[in-house]
This record gives sequence, structure tokens and C-alpha cells, in this order.
Amino acid sequence: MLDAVATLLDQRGHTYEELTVERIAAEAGVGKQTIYRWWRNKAAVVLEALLTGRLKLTSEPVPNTGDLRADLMTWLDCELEQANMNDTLVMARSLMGALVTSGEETRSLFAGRSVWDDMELTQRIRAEAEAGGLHPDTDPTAVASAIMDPFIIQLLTAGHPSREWMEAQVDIVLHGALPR
Amino acid sequence: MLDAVATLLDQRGHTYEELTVERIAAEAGVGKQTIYRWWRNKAAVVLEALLTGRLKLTSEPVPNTGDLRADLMTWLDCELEQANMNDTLVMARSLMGALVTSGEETRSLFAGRSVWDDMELTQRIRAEAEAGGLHPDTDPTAVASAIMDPFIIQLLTAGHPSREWMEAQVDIVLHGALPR
Amino acid sequence: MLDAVATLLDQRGHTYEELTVERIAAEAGVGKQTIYRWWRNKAAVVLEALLTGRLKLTSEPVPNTGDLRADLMTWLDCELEQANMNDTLVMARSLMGALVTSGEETRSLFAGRSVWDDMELTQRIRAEAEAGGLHPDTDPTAVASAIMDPFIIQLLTAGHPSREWMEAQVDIVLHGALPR
Amino acid sequence: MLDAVATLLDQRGHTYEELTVERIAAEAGVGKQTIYRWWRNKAAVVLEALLTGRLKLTSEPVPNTGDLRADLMTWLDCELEQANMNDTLVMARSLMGALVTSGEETRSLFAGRSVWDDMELTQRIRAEAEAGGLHPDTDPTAVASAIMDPFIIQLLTAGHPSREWMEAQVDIVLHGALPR
DNA sequence: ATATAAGCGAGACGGTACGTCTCGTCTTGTG
DNA sequence: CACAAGACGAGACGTACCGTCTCGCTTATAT
Repeated sequence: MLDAVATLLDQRGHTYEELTVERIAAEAGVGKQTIYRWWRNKAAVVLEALLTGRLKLTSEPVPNTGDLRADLMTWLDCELEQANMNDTLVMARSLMGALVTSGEETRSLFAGRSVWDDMELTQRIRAEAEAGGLHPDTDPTAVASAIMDPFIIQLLTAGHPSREWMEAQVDIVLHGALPR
Repeated sequence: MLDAVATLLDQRGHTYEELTVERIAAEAGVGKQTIYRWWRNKAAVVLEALLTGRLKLTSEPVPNTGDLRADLMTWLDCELEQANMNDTLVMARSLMGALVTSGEETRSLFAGRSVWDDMELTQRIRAEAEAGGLHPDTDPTAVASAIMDPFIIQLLTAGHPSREWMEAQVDIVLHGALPR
Repeated sequence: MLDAVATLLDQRGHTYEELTVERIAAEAGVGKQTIYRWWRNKAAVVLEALLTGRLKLTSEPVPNTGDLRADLMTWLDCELEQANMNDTLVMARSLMGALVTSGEETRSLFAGRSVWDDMELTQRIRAEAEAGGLHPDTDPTAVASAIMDPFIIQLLTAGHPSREWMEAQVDIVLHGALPR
Repeated sequence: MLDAVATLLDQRGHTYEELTVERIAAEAGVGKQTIYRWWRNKAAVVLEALLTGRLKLTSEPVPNTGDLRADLMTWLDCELEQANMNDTLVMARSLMGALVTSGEETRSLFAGRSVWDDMELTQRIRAEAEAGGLHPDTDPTAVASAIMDPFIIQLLTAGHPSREWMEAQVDIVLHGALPR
């Protein structure tokens, strides 16, 4: 059933709103009630599908040339220009749709977890941290959030950002806003 | 009509989903059709209500003692502990709801604008920039985004963050992730 | 909408159970909610469709040769052998389905009315009464009921009755069970 | 299991529609599948429960003073005024529900049997026939049908009939509609 | 002063998804 | 190895809400 959600969101290009429970049931070859037996509402199914990584976020891995900033920009460029970014956008939009619809207890699926935990981006930053390339005591997850979250909100609100915008945002996260 | 949206969202504690067009019309003492005469769908009304500042985001101004980091933490603490954060949460959730529902053209209300433009937080950072307290070429809006966006997504997904989480996130933005 | 019910019941040979509200809505070119705006449930719609004579009961008029018993037997024979009886059966089954499903207030559609009021059979008996062919103080409606109701229940329970069964039933009603 | 049906229908006041197979199974302390092992559907179970007399129709026997008409009226009055009539009504409603739902083969449970065969009313009429109180060649079952069936349909459609209505109906069956 | 128009409230409508319910089948685990 | 327990596919139910539409009423302008 979760795979059905991923299929519909990913391949068929459905929005969260367009994604009906009956479609999910049909795609999964399952009765509607069976879905409601296991999840309390549509939001919960979709959320779980997303959080369990059913929707593959990007096909491109983040390069690791040793230069973190260059790697990040390369990857973001690559994502933006290719259609892959659509995946992230679909993912983000669906995620927000599900979150906004859902109640408190559905939201608890997020307990002790960050949205981008499983992303390739996070892994690249984690690698950099392990290689000693980050300031000690820096949480790689926090860095990933500081890059991805503005990016996501930008995508959701104003659409594809410019390269300059992205550079500015990345630089703030890497070098800080304060004078150095 | 926009004020009716704000009233319903703010005082009555409605979600974007719970906010029906008929309720808005009733609250505004207006016929449903009149709403559709001016906006193309529910998302557009709500979005405009939010973007025109109908939903007052915070009552507390960000202090300016000269120490930006301390001021930010003071303010975030204050927000978190008071109920004001609920306003931001309601605002964020409604915003996401409207965005997810809306089509491309409704989203264009965001053209050339950042979500947090009008916030007190942004003003405080802008003040710091003008006082020369930030690295040259740093866009205050980008800094505000880098702080608020992870905060919002954290609120939407996992709920109220811990003080440590907030400090880590603020420090990354101020000092950068790289070694200094 | 009521005509849609009649069409579906009559021409398409649906049972009350097979008759879905969505089908009725589709046949009538109407939204489902519109049906529920005017009737409280499926039973009420179907009941009203039946009671307002949307389902034409029989095409054959009851003959009037002056001999009531002969006329009744002729008519019953004719009905039984032709497909017309199916109409009555469909009508009766639907009626019972609706009645059994419905609540008290829906049943009140029957206030001061007899099921077979509009039937040709009742009219024939009424004609006989006016011609003085019945015992004074005999209510034609009661006579029609005494003939039709056992007939209907027989049809619903055991299927097509034999000619002997019908004769026996008619004779009891005409001549009485007591010795004469 | 059949007793469970009777219990639910009689004591708990359930309608045929409200009578779930799962409820029957629960009441009987039996698995649902076991019911379907013995009957092809819900209608068949309920029908058999009713036809095997699990639902005791009336507690009051029909008196036999020698005056058939007086006895019938006494009994009908008594039934009407007491709650016993509810039993008959529940029985009739359930019967109709089951019949309407059921297919042809379930209906065959009625083969060569009349609905009211086991009723006390039928026995009283049969007694009268054996005592020579009825016209020769009169089938007691037919007489019982001619009295009960309009009565049942009246109950199902318009509710409790008046005493006058009942007298008229009984008189037609006893003396006939024709002039005497 | 009357006529024509234009904007509005009210709310019915077609459509569509929701989440619930029950049927009758199929599966599993226990005594 | 039969049976209770109950998950399952299917699909109808009745509710909610969207965005469109029609209807009168009111107000504003035009003759």
C-alpha cells in the first residue's frame, strides 16, 4: 500500500490532494477499508510512505571531491536543472499536505527524526564531519536542515530559485552570517 | 473578508482544512459568490490574508541589545514559552495548506517576496546589517530564512524543539558550519 | 429524480437492494447530495417514487362484464401469464425493501392512504360497489386489500401461485368463509 | 445460531437491516464462517430462524367460545392493545427484509408452506372448520391469509389500524363482499 | 420619477472524496 | 482438524466541501 502511494505520487505526478484513498487502494489491489484498518486517515498513510523512504528523493548522489561548498553547489545545480528536483518538490508538497491535514498523533511519526535524515545530502555532510571538515560539535543534521529547509520553502512558495539565491543561502550556512 | 479569514484562523483556532469558504463568507457576512468574484479559490483568499499581514505574527519585538546572538535566543525563548508561537504555527500551517492546494498562478502572489519579509525577526537582522554587525554582502532576508525555515519545518513536523536544538541552528547560521 | 427511480426499477429490472443512490443520481443527471437534500435516505426516495405512481402498476385494465368474479379471475389470469405481474412484483418488493429500511417518519408517507389505492383493481371494485353489486357498507378498498395482499405476500414468499389458489382466495373474499 | 437471531430480533428490538451477521455470530458465541458454512447468506439464516418458529409470535392463544367472529375480534383487540403485536410486527418486518434481500433459492424455503401455518390464528380457524363452522371446501390456511396478510401490510405501511378497519376486514373474509 | 443595470446575500446544485459500514470469502492460530 | 477470531476485497452509505449557478433584493445611475 505504501508502495502504491509512492508509485502514484512519483510516476503519475499526483498532488497530495489529487491522491485519493480509493486510488491508493486500487493501485495496491486492496480494499479501502484495509487502508483505514491500519492508518487513521489519508495523511497518515502518505506520511508513512514518505518517511519510510518509499519516494526515492534523488537519483544523483552528492559528489565528494573534498571541497564541500563546490560539491553542494554542483549537486544543487544538477538537481535544479534536471527533472530530479521535481521529485523533491513532489515529496515536499505531499509532506506538507499530509502534515497540514493530519492530527497531533499522526505527526508523532516524526518523533526523534528529522525530515531529511535519509537524504544523500545529509550523508555527504556527515562524511565531511567525520573527515574533520566541519567545526567540532556541529550536528550534520542541523546543517542539512539549514540548507534544505529554506530551499524547500522557497520551492513551495516562489518556485525555482536563482543560482545566486542558492549560493547566498549555502554560504550563510557554511561561513556564517557574522563577519569572519 | 480577509479579516474574517484572520479571525477564524487566529481566534477560533481553525486549521486551513477546517476553514471552509462558507464559514469565511458567514463570518464576513458575505455571500459565497462574492468571495469567488475576487479570488479564484480558497487558497488564494487565505494566502492573501496571510501575506497582507492580517494574521499578526508576533506581539513581542526582537530586542536589540547589540548582541545579536543573545537577542535572537532571548526572542526565540520568549516566543517558545509564550503562546505566541502558536500564532506562527497556525500561520505556517495555513500557509502550507494554501500553497499545497493552490495552483501555479495563485503561488505567484509570492513573486519577489520572501515569506518572512514583514517579520520583526527580519527587521532586527536588517538593523544589525545596517549597523555593520554582519559580514558584508550578507542578505538579511537570507539570514532570516536560514533561521526561520528550519524552525517552521521543525514545528510542523516534530513539534516544539528543545533549546539546544535552537541554539545549534542559530549558531550554524551565525558562525557557519566550517571551522573558524 | 423520482422518474429515475422508476426507470431503474422498471426498465432495468433492479431490485431495491441493487438500486444505489449514486445510480439514481446518475440516471437523473443530478448530484448525490441533491437527493439527500430532499430525502433523508434511500428508502424515502424510493417510497415516494412508488407512492406517487411513478411505477405504472399494470397496463391491462380490469374488464367489467357485469360478472365481478369472472372479471377478477380473467384479470388475475391475464396478469399472471403476462409479464405485467413482474411490475407488481417489482413494485411490491421495492416497497417492502423501502419500508423495512425506513424509519418511522418515512413511513408516515403512507398516512391515510392504502397501498393499492390507485390500482385498476380497486377501481373495478369501486365500480361494482357503485352499481350496487356489493353488500352495502362494504369498503371497496378493504376488498381490494383482501384480494391483493395475500396475493402479494404469496408472490413474495412462494412465487407464482396456482389458479386454484387464486380462485380459493377470491371466493373467500367474495362469498365469505362462513356457510351461506 | 437461530436462537441468537430470535434473541436479537425479539429482545433487543433490532431491525433486519440492523441485524449484522457479526452480531449474530457474537450472540451465538460462534465464528462468522460457521454461519456461512450452513447458510448461503444472511437472509437464509434469518428466514430459517423465523420459519422454524424461533420468534414466538404471540403468547395469547385465540379463544374458542364457538363464535368465530367474536373470538377473532377479541384476539385481534387483545393483540393490538398489548405489546404482543410488536412481535408480529418485528417478525413481519424481518421476514420482508429477508425476502427482499434473498435470491430465488433462499425463497424456496417457503415451498409448499404458508407464512402463517404455525400461528395460533390458523389453528383456531382450522378448529372451526373441523367443527363444521365454515363453508365446505374452505381452506383454513386461505382464510388465515386473507385475515393476516392485509393486517400485516397495514402494519408495515400505515401502522396500527383502527378497530373499525379490523372489523371491516374480518367481516369481508367471513361473510364475503357480495350481497347475502 | 421611473427604468435599467449592476452588485450582492443567500443558498441550491453537480461533482467528488471522505471515512464508516456490512457482506461474504479467506487465513490463521488454538484447543 | 474444527472452529473462533478476525483480516480482507468489494462496494454502498450518508456527509462535507468545492466552485458554479440562479434568484431576488437592494442600491446607483440614466433617462
